[in-house]
Amino acid sequence: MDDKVAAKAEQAVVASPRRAPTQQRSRERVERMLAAASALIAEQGSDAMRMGEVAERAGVSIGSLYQFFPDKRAIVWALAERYTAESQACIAAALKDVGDAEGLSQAFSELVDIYYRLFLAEPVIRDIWSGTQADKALRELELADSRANAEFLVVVLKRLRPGADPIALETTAFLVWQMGEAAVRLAISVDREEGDRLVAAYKRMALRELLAE
Amino acid sequence: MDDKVAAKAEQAVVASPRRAPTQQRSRERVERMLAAASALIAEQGSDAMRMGEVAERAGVSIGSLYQFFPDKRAIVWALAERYTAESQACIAAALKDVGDAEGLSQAFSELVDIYYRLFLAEPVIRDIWSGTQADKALRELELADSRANAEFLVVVLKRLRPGADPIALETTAFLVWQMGEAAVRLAISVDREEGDRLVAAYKRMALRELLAE
DNA sequence: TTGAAATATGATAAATCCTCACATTTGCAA
DNA sequence: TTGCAAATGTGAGGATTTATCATATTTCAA
Repeated sequence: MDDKVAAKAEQAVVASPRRAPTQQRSRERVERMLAAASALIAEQGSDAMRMGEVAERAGVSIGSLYQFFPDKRAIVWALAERYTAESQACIAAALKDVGDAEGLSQAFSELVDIYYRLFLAEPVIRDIWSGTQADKALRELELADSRANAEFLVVVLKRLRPGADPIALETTAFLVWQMGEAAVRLAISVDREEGDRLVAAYKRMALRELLAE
Repeated sequence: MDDKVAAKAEQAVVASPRRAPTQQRSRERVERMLAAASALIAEQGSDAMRMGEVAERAGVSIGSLYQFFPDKRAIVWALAERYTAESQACIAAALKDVGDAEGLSQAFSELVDIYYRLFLAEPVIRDIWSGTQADKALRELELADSRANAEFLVVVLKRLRPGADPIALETTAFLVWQMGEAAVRLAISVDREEGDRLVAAYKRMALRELLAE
């Protein structure tokens, strides 16, 4: 009984594959599993996604699913990880050559728009990052991702404001980034018109903070 | 099969008690159920909370639990609703007599501190609002709460900036409020020192937006 | 007192996650 | 080619948990 509580409290944060697929055959099957999961999440949400359905749609047995994913959350996590990897590359590219305030405004505004549109268009992304707070592993992934993205911003800020306190810049960048995620999540949960206004207001607010001081 | 999907998609947003407790006896029992649930959430989180445990700890049968709560989420929702009612009163009081920019700075800063400390100290509140995004009913409750709180801010803002566009003020207040929730949630999920910095940065950022323009 | 409404109970139906013992396939060294 | 160990595949069933429902008991007003 105590063991049970302890085990739940522990809750392995990173659900690594029970076994890495080494053969071509299994790599393809794992892809099918992820594709099936993605489709089901798009249709019904990750909460309603059933392991049996994933297996069936992927054309594998339920046992095979658990061969490569230790539990249900691990599947969602695997999808989430792919998205973060993609988006980080995109963000790094967008901020790479920013040299002045004008450039930052431009790049930042575009990034926010991209993020907003992505959330509007992709039910899977929306669903995955909705459950974020409830799942420890996802929360950690998101925090790490957010820190990494903030770091790109810090690089730019240090260039634009060489005299500023580095810790203050870190804090600002991290906060601005997280608020961007919050703003976009909020924006997609209200009607489109209000959502647009909220995103625009966030941009103003964030840029004022990034450029001022 | 289609019915099943449709039913899940519907997902009653507000889980009202299956039956309102009218007699003294049952009102007391419902209180005990909520108290038990609260204790269990504090100990293990609402996800690990088991209906059987709630019933046992409240000294009632599982059937009685379902007499007054249609499902598990309804219990969490009931607790959440109490907290929002309390906090709204608190916020209204704090903003009631704000007459100038200085007063707003003061009151706003205090409110944020209170909110931050509340989240640091109360595991139940933390847990409930963590799962917010995953549960439709909770998300709606939070949105409604946030709008109501933003409204108090709007009243103050209209007083301070009579010429401003009302819709812009609404948008600003709503956004600022939601970002405050996001900032506090972020702050409690990192170490205390960084959390304090983040909250302070949020205050600066929010006040700049509320007062400027 | 009495009957209807409210409340209480807990065995059990139903849904779902995940395991495990065993079967099959693959790749490679002899 | 052959043999074998490692990788992979399978699905019935164990385990857990939510929620229901037929039935029993209590309350209260007429």
